[in-house]
Amino acid sequence: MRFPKLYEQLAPLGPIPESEWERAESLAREQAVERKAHFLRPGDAADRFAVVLQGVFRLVRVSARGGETVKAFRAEGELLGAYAEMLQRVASMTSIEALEPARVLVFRTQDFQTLEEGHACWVRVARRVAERHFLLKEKREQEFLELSAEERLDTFWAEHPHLRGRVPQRDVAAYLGITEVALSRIMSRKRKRTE
Amino acid sequence: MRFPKLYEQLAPLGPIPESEWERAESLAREQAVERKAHFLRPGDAADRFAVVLQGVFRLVRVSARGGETVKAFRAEGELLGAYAEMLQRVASMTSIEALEPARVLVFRTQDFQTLEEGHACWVRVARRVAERHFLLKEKREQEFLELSAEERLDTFWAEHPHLRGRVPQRDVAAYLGITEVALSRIMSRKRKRTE
DNA sequence: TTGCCGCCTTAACCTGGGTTAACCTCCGCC
DNA sequence: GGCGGAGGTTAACCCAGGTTAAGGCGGCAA
Repeated sequence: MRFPKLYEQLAPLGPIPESEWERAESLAREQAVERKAHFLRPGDAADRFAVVLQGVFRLVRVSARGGETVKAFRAEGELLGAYAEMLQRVASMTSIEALEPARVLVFRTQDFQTLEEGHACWVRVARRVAERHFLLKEKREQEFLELSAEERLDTFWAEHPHLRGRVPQRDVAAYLGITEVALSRIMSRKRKRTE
Repeated sequence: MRFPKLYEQLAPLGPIPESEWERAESLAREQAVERKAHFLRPGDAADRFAVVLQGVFRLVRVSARGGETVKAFRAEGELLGAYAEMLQRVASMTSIEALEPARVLVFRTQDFQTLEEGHACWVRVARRVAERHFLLKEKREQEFLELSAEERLDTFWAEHPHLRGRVPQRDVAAYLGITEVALSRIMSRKRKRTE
């Protein structure tokens, strides 16, 4: 087991025989990503994904009208990639940027497809990945529908305590769907209330 | 082919042999749902799903604090079910209610699992379903992050023209994440602007 | 040291949407 | 025919968050 982070991420998704782990590891390539460098930028082919070994990334969707929205943050052990674009086989509309010096374990989607053809366990993994992505998004939809910005902020920190101090506030704000000014205001409101 | 709606929904997800269609149809049960009656209510086991043959449904998430949010509408040919709860094998937190007299084609998830064990084509279908659900939610997330309520309204009608006149305004408002009052205001604003 | 830059905060002002409540209209039912 | 309820509209008022603009502050480079 050369990459515990990989194991940690994929093992809960179903049993994978030892020999398949080895095949997978042989296809992976370790890569360093400097702070502020991109794993993927808009326009790139969405033909690879990765597991984060070290560091934090932000996934930014760049819209046609120039707006930027933060879709997610990804830290150690999590999957990194423009998943929607991969599924649709279109160029990436997502920018994936390291917020810290980072290391990732890269797979080409093409290689993963080979894995799938070789053993059914990878098909199950792919399905579980799809299902988990769905569950995450549904949760987020629910939050937008029924929580205020302040409640979304609380939820965010409750669920991502490991991001404390590692992501700039402006990005948290963009993730919550508000401006950095509004976030600052909310925080000072909270401060006042609890003193 | 007894159920064209079923075919229409599943065929694009991958090739399915004739014999498997027959097995699937033999497991399905047609069911009528009256207007305002429920296909599923919160607390029910999420152990079945359906394809809509006729009518429109609304999927409402009932939260712990009593709030109601509209997650989606489903019309002819679309899949009906508490998908997130099915995946997690928990009781439904979703209420699925017919807005018109309706007919659906019901499957028990357990039976579908049998199909999956019998032929790999159903595994592919299940995966594509997961992926499509994800894409839909990601789209919606994007809309909340970067569009105003008015823009979300325009998008909604552009993408669901077949729901015109079939869903009450208050439900459209709840789907957009605003109140019916705000929706009414937005509409009169638009009216004024274009006259 | 100075000056600049990146990140955050604060304040002033504006706007969109929430809340409440009154009212309208259609429709079905007695 | 009258009544009541469901669904929609409008108005008044309030507040959260957007926008703009002016600092504050720590770090880094010249």
